[in-house]
Amino acid sequence: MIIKMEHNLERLKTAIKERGDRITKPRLVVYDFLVRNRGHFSAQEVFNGVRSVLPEVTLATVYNVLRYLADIGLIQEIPTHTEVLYDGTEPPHAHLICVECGEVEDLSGVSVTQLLRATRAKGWKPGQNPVSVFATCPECQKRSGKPLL
Amino acid sequence: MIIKMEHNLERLKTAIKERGDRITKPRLVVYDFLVRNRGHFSAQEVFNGVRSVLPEVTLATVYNVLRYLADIGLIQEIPTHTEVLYDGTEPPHAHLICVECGEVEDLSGVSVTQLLRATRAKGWKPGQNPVSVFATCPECQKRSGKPLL
DNA sequence: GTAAGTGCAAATGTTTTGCCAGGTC
DNA sequence: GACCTGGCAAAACATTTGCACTTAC
Repeated sequence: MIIKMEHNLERLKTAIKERGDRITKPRLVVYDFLVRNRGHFSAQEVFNGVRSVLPEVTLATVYNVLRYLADIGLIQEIPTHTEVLYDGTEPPHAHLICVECGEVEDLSGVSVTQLLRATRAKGWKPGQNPVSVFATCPECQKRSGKPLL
Repeated sequence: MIIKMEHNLERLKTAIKERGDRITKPRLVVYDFLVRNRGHFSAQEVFNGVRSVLPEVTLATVYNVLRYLADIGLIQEIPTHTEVLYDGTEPPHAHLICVECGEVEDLSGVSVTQLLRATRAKGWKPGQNPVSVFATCPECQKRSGKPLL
């Protein structure tokens, strides 16, 4: 299987080389998946999406690669109540996370710079899209308190 | 062991009765622990703190009670990368969460109303302290990339 | 060639669930 | 007395780890 080389992947390759690490298929494929399918995915979902391209990859490797990509700042980790989601989109924005069903939506158009400034003022170093708002989504409100299943 | 009845507990009792639920020792003790020790605790920490007061309580019950208290809106759940923390403090504020060590700090003095307004405008219903900023804390920056242990 | 990184399976740790007994109303 | 909850043990689930093998450099 030939992996398409696009500018996104070049960005990843550059970052990997800068650190003196190795360019591997799982790293390329996982990153490509996240950048191409703009959205928020669990490790399992990334695994499913990536298996069609690279069948021998394992879930553990996907976890390793996701953490690696987050460490070097190319993707964003979004903890929810039940699992951690991963986001490969670029511009800084807040995430809306449903506390009941775990649905994640982007909250663009609201400035988070004030929060980030205060964060930095306290000596903390924010990641890429570090702001999350935990709330109940419209669908779950309709179900008004009834459990998911 | 006699449980001290303070105004905080009255608030909980009222909320429980309003829903037609039952006032039980675990509910009182867990809530009291969170309100008295202002801070962010894991279920395990709440369990440890509560066992001295109510030794027969189990971890599973603590989990059930914590979820119950979060459901009725008296405490706030804070998902981190490794576990969910619980916060019983009152005024609305953002949480600073370290993506490396999991440390949680309050970020007061920054308005989150803009974010909350946008959240509500999209039809989402925010909880008590729903805003989290994921960043690296000063201590972990000092360790500069070295893993925790 | 050499060490980083993968693949695999098994372990870990948090959170949930089922079921019976006990406590609340 | 009825039934909601707690207690207990076991399950379920996401995530991590150890080790041998592969592969990028």
